[in-house]
Amino acid sequence: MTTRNRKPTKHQPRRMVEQDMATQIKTIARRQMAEQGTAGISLRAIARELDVTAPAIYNYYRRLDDLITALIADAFTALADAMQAAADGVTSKKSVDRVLAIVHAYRAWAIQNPIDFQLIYGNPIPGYVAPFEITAPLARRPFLGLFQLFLQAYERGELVIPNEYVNVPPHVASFLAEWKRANQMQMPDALVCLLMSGWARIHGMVMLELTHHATGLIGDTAEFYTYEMNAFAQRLGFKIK
Amino acid sequence: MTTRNRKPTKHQPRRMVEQDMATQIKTIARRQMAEQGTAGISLRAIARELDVTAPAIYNYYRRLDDLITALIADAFTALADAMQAAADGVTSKKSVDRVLAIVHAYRAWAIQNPIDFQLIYGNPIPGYVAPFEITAPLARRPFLGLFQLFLQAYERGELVIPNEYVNVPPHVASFLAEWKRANQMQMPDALVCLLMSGWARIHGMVMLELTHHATGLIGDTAEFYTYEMNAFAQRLGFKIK
DNA sequence: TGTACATCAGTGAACGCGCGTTCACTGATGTAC
DNA sequence: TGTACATCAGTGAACGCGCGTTCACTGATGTAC
Repeated sequence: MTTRNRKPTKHQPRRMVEQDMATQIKTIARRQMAEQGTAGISLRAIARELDVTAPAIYNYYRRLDDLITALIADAFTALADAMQAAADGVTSKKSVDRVLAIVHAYRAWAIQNPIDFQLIYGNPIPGYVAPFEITAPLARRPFLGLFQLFLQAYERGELVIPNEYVNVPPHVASFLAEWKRANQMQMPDALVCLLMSGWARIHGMVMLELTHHATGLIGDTAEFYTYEMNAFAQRLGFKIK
Repeated sequence: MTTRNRKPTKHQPRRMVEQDMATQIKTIARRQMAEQGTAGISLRAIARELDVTAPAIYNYYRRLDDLITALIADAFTALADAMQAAADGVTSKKSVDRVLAIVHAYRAWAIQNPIDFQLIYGNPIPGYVAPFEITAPLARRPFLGLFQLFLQAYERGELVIPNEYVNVPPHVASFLAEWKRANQMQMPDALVCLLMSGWARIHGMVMLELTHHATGLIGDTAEFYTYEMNAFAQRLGFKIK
């Protein structure tokens, strides 16, 4: 416990307070967005709830936009982590079990975190401009796992491309050709199309459920989602149960 | 042109000005939402642009919320009309042509009117509470046409329920049983499920396109949409071209 | 045709509110010797 | 251990702004006879 030994821990206690504070700010921001909508986020309201004056927030985020960016980054990361954890938690060797775990994790996360979901997939916040160099790579994360799963399942012969998807149209095909060249990857175009299609299907169901357009039509949205996902997986040639 | 004859036209010119004004207010509101987001709607900003003071707006809408409700009603109606018009414009006798016309009209309207689409299917506006007795029936309109088409095509044998959709799960089935009893309708449960599934598919694609999550994956979203819709129709047993 | 009256869209001031951001500052805490 | 100093989270006042809504009013227009 000499002076020298203390040096590396210089400011440590303060920094922990700072992290605490930065986290608290985000937590309160999230709660307030849940009440006021994503566009209702306000530094002053956050400060009020933290029992602190508004300028104090500037010690942790240089502008309101930086706070929003941090919230978006957290949301993409949390969604991706939830999906990955769901896949990793599957002990079965069959790809289909991992695929279904991932798509169910997507819905579950959206239902449990509707505001974060709106933040990343809903209306943009007026006046906020996303720094794409930061958000774009994060936006890709959630679906990388599913993409790899599709590839693996296809190679193993567990996934078969349905005949209605075989004829990939020309512009999409040439876009994918370019993309594959740039990323030095090989796979059937239709496989990427199936990923896009699958994403749209889960996204559409979740969106309609979150905006209360689904319940009136089919009643039990959770059960319907399972049914719909099973139908999708079955059509891809996966053997269910 | 006696005094008596003029009586029925009493105030007519004024009323026309009023209608003009109410329409102008909505038009400007829509344009401003396009620039500021749906949450950025503001009576004062609209008044400013109309070269009028803010209280003048109150002669046409009693509250800001009433204006928003009017915009939402217009949006649902316009979407439903666009879809119906697309179906009516098809001369072919085959149901599939009408189905494809409707689903393409959905996307086309959303792309051409992204703000109105956000207004009805995106994040709610902070503080605004929709009067459900007004909006709920309007929200159903867009898909009534497609529903009837599905029914008709099924009865004609043009639409066949794919085997992955045959086993409708229990809660959904009992919900639909109740719904059919209340509305005195008869149809296979799976047909309603296919409508829900189809809606989610087009909605998901359109949503991901509008939020710029689709282009990076498949390039040409319009072409992909056609491909995806054809795949869906084909899977329903419809003969394409 | 002329005159008194009614209508009512729009005004301008005011209400009380909230917002993001800047600035010079304070005062508790930790550091160095 | 004691003292002088540095750090820096948080303050409080101010800036200039915009908001929805109310109110008593004005003044152009149309109506009635």
